[in-house]
Amino acid sequence: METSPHIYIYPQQNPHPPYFFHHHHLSKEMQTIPWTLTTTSSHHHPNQLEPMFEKPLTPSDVGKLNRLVIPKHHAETHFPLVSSSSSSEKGGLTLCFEDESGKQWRFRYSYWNSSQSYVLTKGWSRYVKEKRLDAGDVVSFGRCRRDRSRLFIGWRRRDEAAASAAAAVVVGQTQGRRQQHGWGGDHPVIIESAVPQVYSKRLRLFGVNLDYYVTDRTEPDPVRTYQAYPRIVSIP
Amino acid sequence: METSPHIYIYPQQNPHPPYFFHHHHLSKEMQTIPWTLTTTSSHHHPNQLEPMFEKPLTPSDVGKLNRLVIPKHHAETHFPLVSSSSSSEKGGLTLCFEDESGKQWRFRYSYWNSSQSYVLTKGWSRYVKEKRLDAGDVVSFGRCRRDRSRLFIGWRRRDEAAASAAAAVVVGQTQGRRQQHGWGGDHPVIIESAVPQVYSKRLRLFGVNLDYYVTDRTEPDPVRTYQAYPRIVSIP
DNA sequence: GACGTTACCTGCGCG
DNA sequence: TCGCGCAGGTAACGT
Repeated sequence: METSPHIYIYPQQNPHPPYFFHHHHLSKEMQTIPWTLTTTSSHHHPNQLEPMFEKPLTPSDVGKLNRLVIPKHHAETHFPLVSSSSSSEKGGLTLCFEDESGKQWRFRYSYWNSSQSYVLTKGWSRYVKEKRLDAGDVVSFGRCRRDRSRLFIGWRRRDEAAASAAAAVVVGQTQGRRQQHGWGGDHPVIIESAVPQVYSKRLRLFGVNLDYYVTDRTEPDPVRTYQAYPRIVSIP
Repeated sequence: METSPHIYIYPQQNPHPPYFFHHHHLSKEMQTIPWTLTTTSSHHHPNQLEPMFEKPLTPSDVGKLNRLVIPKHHAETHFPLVSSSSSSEKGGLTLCFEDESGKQWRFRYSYWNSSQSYVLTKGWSRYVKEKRLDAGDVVSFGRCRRDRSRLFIGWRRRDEAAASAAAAVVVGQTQGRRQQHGWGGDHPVIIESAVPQVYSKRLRLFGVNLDYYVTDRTEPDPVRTYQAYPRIVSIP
């Protein structure tokens, strides 16, 4: 019986954000706990991070407009703006996020009637500048499951988006499973038949060197799965 | 003993605003009284104008922003905004100024928390338009010493600013005083050894023709001093 | 809509 | 060098 671990790649139309798992972009505290991106698992680590959404930045998002447009459905799902009973209240509020270093970022969040869009304004340009974000780079948002008032923001470089599109990497055992190839199916694609250890820090994938973190998932069974969140280290 | 009047030029780092003394921009009533720019004299004509400050206009001050930024230290010195007991009150109020024709100008005056600056807003653009003010032109503010609720606003053209920098001209008598030359000392610089009469309307200074007004000052003694507020008439 | 008014926001220069 | 002031913006809304 085959017991060596294999790596499966699940093709995803909307891959989960890998951002939060880049060790360079995670606070030390957050790096020490088991993370998961899944929102369907019924077994959560109390400090699990719940990813909310990510957005590839447009030129405007990183330009002189000093604002980030938040896609409406994400905004309304994750950052509801209560229209205050006070008429002077315009519904704008300040959201506070933690970044990979634990630094707090306060952004003004409001709805622009003129453009029918939700935006982060005040504070946003400082974030863009500090992280050296450029068009095509991706920002991700998440929150702590236990204390849902704790919000997180992360980012990754444009070039890393390719790795992101590679989707979740599932490390499991192949016993009895038929190996799948190709990107269209429901089943994982085995892209490498042997991985030295589950918590390997580096992976060569599609000719690209990746750093990644793996996190324990208790489902689905019978395949013990992990998710890896790759980050491009170098392109040979 | 030499008794003919001499003109002294006091070099000044911050020359007093000459604006209010341009007959073209002063009301007839104001032209008939002796003006002085000094705020230290103990003998004031009851209708004396106390100059407050002047500001060279920026492109923004005369542009589409429809506001004049008042330099903070001037604003806080001359136009204190009482922070109302009501928290919703932002301290905005309406200031009313008289111009050179006696016309009343009402400007909204308020503090912008966001930019930490004091501004004249509503009404300002009308003033800019009527006076045809452009970037570099200078506006001046003053108040009546006797009735300090009377505020005045004046202006002069950009090109007239050079004469302003010539500083105060002091007309006196040289008896017994050693003549000083150069700009660095505490003593006045005699720039012309004879002036036909104290109330001369024109002065040629540094190759520049100036119109000027002189005002009676009772101090300091023993030199009877005057202050002249020159305005460039032509540059040969 | 166009425009004016108010109320925000930020880069940058300067002391 | 770093905080502050302000020049130069934008957003929202009333008219």
